[in-house]
Amino acid sequence: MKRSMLPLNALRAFDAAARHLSFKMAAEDLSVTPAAISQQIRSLEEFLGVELFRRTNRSLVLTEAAQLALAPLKDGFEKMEEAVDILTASHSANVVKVSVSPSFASKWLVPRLASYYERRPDAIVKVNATMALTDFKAEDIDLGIRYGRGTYDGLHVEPLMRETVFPVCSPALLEGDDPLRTPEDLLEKTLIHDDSFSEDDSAPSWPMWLKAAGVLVPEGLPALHFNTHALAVEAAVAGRGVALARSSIAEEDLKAGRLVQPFGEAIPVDFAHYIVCPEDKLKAERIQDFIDWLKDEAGAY
Amino acid sequence: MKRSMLPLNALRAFDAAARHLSFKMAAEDLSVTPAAISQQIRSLEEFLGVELFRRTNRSLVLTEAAQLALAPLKDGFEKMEEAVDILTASHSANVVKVSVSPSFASKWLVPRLASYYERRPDAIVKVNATMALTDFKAEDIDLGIRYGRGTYDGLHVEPLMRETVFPVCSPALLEGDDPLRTPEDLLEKTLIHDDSFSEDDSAPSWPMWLKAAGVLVPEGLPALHFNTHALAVEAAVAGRGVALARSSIAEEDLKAGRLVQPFGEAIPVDFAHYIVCPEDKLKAERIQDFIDWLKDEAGAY
DNA sequence: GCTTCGGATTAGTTTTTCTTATCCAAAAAT
DNA sequence: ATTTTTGGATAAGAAAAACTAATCCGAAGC
Repeated sequence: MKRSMLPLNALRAFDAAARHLSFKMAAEDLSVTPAAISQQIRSLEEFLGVELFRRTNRSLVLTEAAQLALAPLKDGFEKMEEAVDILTASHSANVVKVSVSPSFASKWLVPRLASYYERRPDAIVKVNATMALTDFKAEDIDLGIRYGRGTYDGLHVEPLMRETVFPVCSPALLEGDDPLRTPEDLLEKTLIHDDSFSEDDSAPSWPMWLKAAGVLVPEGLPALHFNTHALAVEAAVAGRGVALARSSIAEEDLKAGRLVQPFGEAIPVDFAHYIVCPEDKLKAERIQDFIDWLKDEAGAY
Repeated sequence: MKRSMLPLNALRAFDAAARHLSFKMAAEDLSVTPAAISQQIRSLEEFLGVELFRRTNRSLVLTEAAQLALAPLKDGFEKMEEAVDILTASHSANVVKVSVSPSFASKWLVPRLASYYERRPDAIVKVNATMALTDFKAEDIDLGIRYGRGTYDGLHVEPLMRETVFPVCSPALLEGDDPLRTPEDLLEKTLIHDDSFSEDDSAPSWPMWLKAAGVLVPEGLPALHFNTHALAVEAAVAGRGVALARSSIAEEDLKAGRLVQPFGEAIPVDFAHYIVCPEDKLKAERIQDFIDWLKDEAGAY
């Protein structure tokens, strides 16, 4: 069959299924669902007019034809990997692809990148700003910086920095007829919530902070909700209410006087920033160097 | 790069473009538009972070990295072709994939296939019923049977059978207050048109037939239109009017008495049935044998 | 006998790939 | 020197492919 007609994606599914003798494991390998593999194999069998697997309920057996085809197919994929590795080899020595949350990207990482480029002028840092965790098997990402509890299975994890969370607001809220002076005064203000981790009870939040401060909270307080931390902090800068801010996100606004910390109560939180990457990425000097720089920056912070 | 992340379709575009040093020719090779190739290459360059071609207005030059990657990539595709050929080898010896119009499929070819299976019990004939011509570069089709003028560039073409077209109608239209007896009587009936070839003035049609019969046609005759020949003939069986039928399509209804030929005028037409296939398909014994059988059936017809 | 597991399938969603239309600049033709 | 032709670039929208979610099934495991 001419290469223009080769069903390449289905052949990749077949290759994975044949290697694992399992659609479930092939799916994990290729970062798709078992249904996707099943459908690809079925479609390939129909297209080629040949059975590739015999299904015995929960397991698979390769047919004879499939067994014969496996060796050249594997060789084919290996040659393609080699070709792509050749293409990228001259380039990737200087590229670091890092995944961080949008808030952390704009408020902490990107403002500091100039310092990394001074340290390594030929470097290229590609920042992937996303709120999703990285699936390193499916995404072309070198490392991630994640705010959480640090429980990332199967990956190299090291703490980058811990930080506190505390109320911040516009200086305007400290004045006027209803000034914000004590934690109890918060009940008269609009609380600005960051819902990034609303599904995780151990994530820092207003209810948690208020409880730690010993403030009894009645029902139905005025509230604003945002899906990123930076947006919540922006709303505070705009005088919309009081946000519970992380220092890394709020630092520039605090320094500039756009935000103030009305009272000093910072609560201890379980969450911290972690560097996350596949173990084998650490072998690359450029990754190791970037991590070293991150730690330097976090230490100086 | 691991094989789960290889952009396989883009690599195929790259392979073709590199072989031809032309997006236009690569597009023809892969049966897509040049825009598709251009977009795939651009996307691949961005994804890999490496330039593959230098564009000098109307021509392409491979970059050094691309030149180095070409040999393993070509090997990769060759291995995959080999694998797929192994998969299909044991099967395709008995399979013939034939593309015909839906009308011809249902009225002529499929009713006769039993005779082919008697001749060759292990055969598998896959009938692709479509009104479109076959693009043999893009479609997995062995041969086509097409009604037309036989002008199919770059392909092996041989006539299968010529046939006439003539009016047919339900026997009921020959009776009653307004019996159909002469060509002039057609003007009192509903003409049933097959619009399959309405864009081709040389295709057989009612205007052509009436002109040959010397019947002057006024404006605004009652008419029915269908997009396949078989549907037009079905409407005639239902007594909806008079169709201009091809013998291959109408033969069974005529034999069964569901249709009659009110008058014998059959006009000569430029169109005929042709067998069409790529030259190299003729090397396959199973294709040659199928063609031989088709000719036998058409000769006996 | 009940629970768990992995494959099968359908329907709907998302992503990828493609086509169409238009633009551009240089080569080719006049 | 001017006009025409050509092949690549790009954007918008359409079509096709690939995927996910949900559900079902039957056999293995408990």
